[in-house]
Amino acid sequence: MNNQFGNKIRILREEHKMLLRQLASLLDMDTAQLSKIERGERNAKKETVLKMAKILKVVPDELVTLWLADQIYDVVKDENTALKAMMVAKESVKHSKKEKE
Amino acid sequence: MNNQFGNKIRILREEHKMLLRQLASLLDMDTAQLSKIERGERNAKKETVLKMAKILKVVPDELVTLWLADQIYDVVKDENTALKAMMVAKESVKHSKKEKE
DNA sequence: TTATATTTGCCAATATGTGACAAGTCAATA
DNA sequence: TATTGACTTGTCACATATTGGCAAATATAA
Repeated sequence: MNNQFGNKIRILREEHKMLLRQLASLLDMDTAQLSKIERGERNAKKETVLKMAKILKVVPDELVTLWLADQIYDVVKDENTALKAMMVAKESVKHSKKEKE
Repeated sequence: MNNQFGNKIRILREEHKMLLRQLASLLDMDTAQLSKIERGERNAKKETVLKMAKILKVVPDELVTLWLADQIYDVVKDENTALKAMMVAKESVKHSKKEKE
């Protein structure tokens, strides 16, 4: 499993009965690019993710989460210490959060 | 917190009473590069990580885990959905593992 | 077929990462 | 305070990766 972000975008786009070209136009991007993003062949910019959330009427965090998850998955996918590494990284995130408060 | 990998390498190197230049030589790399890797200014290649494990007599997984964790942290560090995204990615990893079996 | 939607392949432009080296700081000590 | 040795910093050319854009290929439907 992979490309949770692209899959979600495609589903949302279809729910809104939009064509690739229509969504692409609103996002001010090439239709082909968007096609690639939906199929996970290319990565969207964060800015694009936020625009998508607005257009497709979902809370930004929902999309950002999937978009980030895909990137994490990409980093660890071929590693057999993937789960351990994620636990270690999780602790780092928790600690850095504490420092901010 | 960050750069767990580099910190570990530095500690191991010092435990082995090696100079940067000595370890760098065994790794066949520039002393300055290694310095940057230890301080987290540059990323080591996986190949280098494995060589380090051999030289510093630790199991490769130990270093690979920290090295990966740093990379994950880099991806998520500025995102407030970091923890959620990691949970989502974790599920993907678990599922892809199952498929292999 | 024809029309429309999507995908694919390619390329030039841009951005990012890497290796190598020289010069810099810093600490110890003669 | 000069010298030495360890480490750090800055820079630059080069390689590698990513991106945007277009055109052609491939569906899909009428």
